[in-house]
Amino acid sequence: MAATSAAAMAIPLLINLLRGAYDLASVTTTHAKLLKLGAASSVASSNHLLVAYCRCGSIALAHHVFDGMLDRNVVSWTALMSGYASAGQPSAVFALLRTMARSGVPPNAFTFSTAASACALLANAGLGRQVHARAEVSGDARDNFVATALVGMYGKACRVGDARAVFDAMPATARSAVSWGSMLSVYAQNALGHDAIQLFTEFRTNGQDMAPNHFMLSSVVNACAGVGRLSIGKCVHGMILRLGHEDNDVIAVALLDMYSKCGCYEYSKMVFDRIKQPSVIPYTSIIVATAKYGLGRTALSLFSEMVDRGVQPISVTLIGVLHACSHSGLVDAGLQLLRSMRSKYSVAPCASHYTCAVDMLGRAGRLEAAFELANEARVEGNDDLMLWSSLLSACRNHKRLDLATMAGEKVSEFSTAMAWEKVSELSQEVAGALVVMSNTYDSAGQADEAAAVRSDMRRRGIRKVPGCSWIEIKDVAYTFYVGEVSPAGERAGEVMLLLDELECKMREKGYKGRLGSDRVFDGYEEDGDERGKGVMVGVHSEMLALGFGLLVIPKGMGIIRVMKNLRMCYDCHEAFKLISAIVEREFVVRDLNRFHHFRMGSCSCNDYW
DNA sequence: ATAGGGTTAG
Repeated sequence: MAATSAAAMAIPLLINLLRGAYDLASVTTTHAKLLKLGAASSVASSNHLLVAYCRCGSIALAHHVFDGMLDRNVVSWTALMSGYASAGQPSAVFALLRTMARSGVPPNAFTFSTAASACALLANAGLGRQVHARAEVSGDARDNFVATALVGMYGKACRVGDARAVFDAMPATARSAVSWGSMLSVYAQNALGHDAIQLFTEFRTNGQDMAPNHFMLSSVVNACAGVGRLSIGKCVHGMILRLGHEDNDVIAVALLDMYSKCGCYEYSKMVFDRIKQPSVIPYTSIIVATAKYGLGRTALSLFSEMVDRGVQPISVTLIGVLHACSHSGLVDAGLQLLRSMRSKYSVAPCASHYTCAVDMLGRAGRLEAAFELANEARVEGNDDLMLWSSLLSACRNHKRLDLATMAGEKVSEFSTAMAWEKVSELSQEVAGALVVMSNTYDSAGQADEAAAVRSDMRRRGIRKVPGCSWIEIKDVAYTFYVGEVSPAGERAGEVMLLLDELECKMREKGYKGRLGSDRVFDGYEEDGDERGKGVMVGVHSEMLALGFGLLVIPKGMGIIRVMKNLRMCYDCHEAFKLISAIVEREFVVRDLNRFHHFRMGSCSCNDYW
């Protein structure tokens, strides 16, 4: 009798121990004690055990407990599913869902949100839709957790519209900070930075005075980075400081990345230097930043500092270092790294590393070596395309029609099997390569061949996304397309006059390029005629954005920052250098993959890009 | 007792 009552008193204590257990040893010890007391088999204790095993990452033992249960309720099923989802085995979740349905235990909101997040892990919108439909039927879709999980699920499956529809269907009062954050990250992760920033503004006005949490803040910073909105980014940085989130490492990395993508390497470095024990991710991020600024030596010293501190590099880190070597002409250091990365850092070189190295040799004009390496790489599938198209660009820049033709043929093999009806990263890569091919023929004096490539592109409906450039003025982004001055509004006329005037002064300084009209088909921007009668025919978007910036940003306001969605064009690069000397101002251009800082007639890239 | 967000790449 006495023993039994002692046991009855011990059980709640043991359950409490399970609740706080994060290591396997204490869970198994407690499990043994419960068994001795004969108290391990009730649904409640079994569920506690199951959850505790999952928490310690021991999904096998959790499943063992589950198998031994005579009775299982919805908690047992859901807890095990959740265990599998966090163990990165989403498929097991669906197997359990099916057996659960057969066993007659109805799912609840917990089950649906777990199932939705498993679909998110798989990025499978088809399965996700089924889960969504069943939750609608049961009424659980109205649950805030379920709706939030569905938003995230559609987002991970790239169904941004569906995600927004779920978000919009939630009653405004039901939206938690997590719901807002989830929607925000859907935009940020799907490269819709402008929408993310817009939603953040909405949150601040309609969010019922909820304070943004660190998840939300890192997503907004990420969005600012993506679209280069420095002033908003700085403003969010201010909020981060006020709310005391500056020591959060994820936030720090987001800020670091934002400053680096907005043309402020020094700020990036300051944020990095405040991180106490930088892991591989901050190191990788700062190394990638140095690469964009052509600071190859700095990249190498950061890399060795990292290794000396015992931080193990990962694949992306090495891509960053190679990229830095490439942009700084540190060819031998880069090649050495490529050759030794497997043995020294246990990272096997993949297609991206080879592409970087081929690009590096190509830039340096070592085209034969680049070809050899490309052939040696033997990478497969679509990664191959990047390799050859980067080589093709290098051949064009070094005016090697013979080698360009060989690389061009490799690229063409892809273009035949391509689905052109939808714009993808891949189709853009091929389209870009064909444009380069056409121009290579042109500059080699083979106008007919060049025209053939272009008419072939037209016939097959292959087109590049239009190039555009934007500039942020007082928190508003103004986007320009080739030949269209209209975003400048009532100052359009002044922009045109200013550019004319600058062109005259540039001619006096020996500028041979073309600002507009009969410029060559450079492929980076389409002809302006189909976007309405461009008032400045052929003038590139970066030039229009610069002209507008020169007019509206007074000289004392410092650097003019222009963003472009594609690579900066060679003629514009020359022109920007001259203009920086003529007007005695500094410009930073953020291109598709790096920065150019123009000052006193020259560029930070030293024309090596 | 079971559930929902965030960072590095070309």
